[in-house]
Amino acid sequence: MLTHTAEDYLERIYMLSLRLERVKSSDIAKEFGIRTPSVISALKLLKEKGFVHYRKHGAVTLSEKGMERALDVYDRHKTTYRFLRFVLGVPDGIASADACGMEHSVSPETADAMKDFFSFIRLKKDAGVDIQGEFQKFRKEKPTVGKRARYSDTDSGTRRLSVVKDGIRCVILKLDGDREVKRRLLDMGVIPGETVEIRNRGPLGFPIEILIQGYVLTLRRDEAESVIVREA
Amino acid sequence: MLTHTAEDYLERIYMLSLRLERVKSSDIAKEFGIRTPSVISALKLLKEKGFVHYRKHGAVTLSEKGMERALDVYDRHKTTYRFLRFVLGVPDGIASADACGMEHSVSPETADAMKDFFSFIRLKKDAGVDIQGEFQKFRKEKPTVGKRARYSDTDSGTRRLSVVKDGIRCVILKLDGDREVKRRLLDMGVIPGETVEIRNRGPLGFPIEILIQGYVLTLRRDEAESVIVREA
DNA sequence: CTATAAAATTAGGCAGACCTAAAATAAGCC
DNA sequence: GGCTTATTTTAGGTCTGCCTAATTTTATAG
Repeated sequence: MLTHTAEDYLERIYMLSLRLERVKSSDIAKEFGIRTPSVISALKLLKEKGFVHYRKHGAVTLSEKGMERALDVYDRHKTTYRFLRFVLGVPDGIASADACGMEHSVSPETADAMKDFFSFIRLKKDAGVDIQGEFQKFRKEKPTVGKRARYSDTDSGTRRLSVVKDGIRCVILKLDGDREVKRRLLDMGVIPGETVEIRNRGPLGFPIEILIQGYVLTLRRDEAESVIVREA
Repeated sequence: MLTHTAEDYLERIYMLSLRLERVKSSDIAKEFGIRTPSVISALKLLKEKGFVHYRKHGAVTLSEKGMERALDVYDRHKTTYRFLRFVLGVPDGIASADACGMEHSVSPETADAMKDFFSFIRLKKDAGVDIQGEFQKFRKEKPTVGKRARYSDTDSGTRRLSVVKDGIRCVILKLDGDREVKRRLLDMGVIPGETVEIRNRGPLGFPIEILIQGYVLTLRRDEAESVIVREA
């Protein structure tokens, strides 16, 4: 319904209104580092859509609808920023910049999960387990991470991951099968060129637990069947 | 240098190339749910800029430069997706959609931090501490979170946070002072309407540790000075 | 090998988000 | 109050990213 840019305008108007008596178009322009005419035309659109009140040469204010939206975006910004900064330990400036972009894509579900993660961490801390602190310490001590292998094509011993035995390291050659399954696999990082290894499996042989890029995933039989691999 | 959309095209071309012999413009269109002419013009631009190889009625392939960028975006996508899905426990479809938007804003620093967080969690798990599992359990047991108070203006007993005593709950009324300081405070969620409480402080009185929206932050003296509050 | 169907491309249009240059309005000063 | 200066707005332009409709090219069937 609203573009990212429009959301940004609302958010900024809100933030400016917290520290300025009257928010003028030029304030917004300064804030974004763009020219006033650009702001004016953006404001016209926002006014047409009922998100702001604005008269020629007057101050900009958010309508009820605009305020609601601004608070919503701002909440996601804040949550994302805090998460990056205090959970992941990303430096201030970078966290801020990343949050500016990410806020528009963060769903309420994700934002809630982040908030809950704070509470969780806090609870643990009160119980004497400092997850944040331990993570930061961990990062300091283990600064390097391996790089991903590149795709390479040979066809000796190709088979489906569903028939590979546990503990055998394989290179993923190709994905196959249902579109939706492929999307999931690709999302999880099950992609050609990566190395996988079956780590464990359910009592009936499936689901299998695979180790990929240092991370453990669980695959159902149909998913494992659409992964074509070769022994590494 | 490249727009988000252009990055999306490169990423999609890469993903399609993993499962399709020849990637045609119509495949891309189908993937994005847009019309072929739109794809054609996007491809022309990408070709001009040297990111793809493409001839009329032919297949699309990524150039070296294009492949590099595609892998880069894809890596951020994957990392973000995994993080949302497996650390925060966001449902599959939502995690996927969020990651699609967030990938363009995630800096290398943030991506690295997320990757390290995986390793960290895995290390802890091997040591018998299942952070993920505990977090999910925590979420199930504690489903509700309080809402944020709205801004309200009265001027009885307003003062700066820097002079407030420990353990007194205050409502933030306004921010004041240096632009950069304000930005940081706003980013952290120190905004009008929120309730704060000083929890602890350094040996010299500063920095102070405040509790805000269930989260603990540390503020330096200058930061505390630009926060104007009223006792709640 | 031609007729027809399907797919890809060109042409042209529209909205968003920015710009510069020029005109209109508001503010400050004697 | 009138004049200069600063600010704001209008006018008009560009580029991206999508669209539809028309055209061209390729594929398919008889």
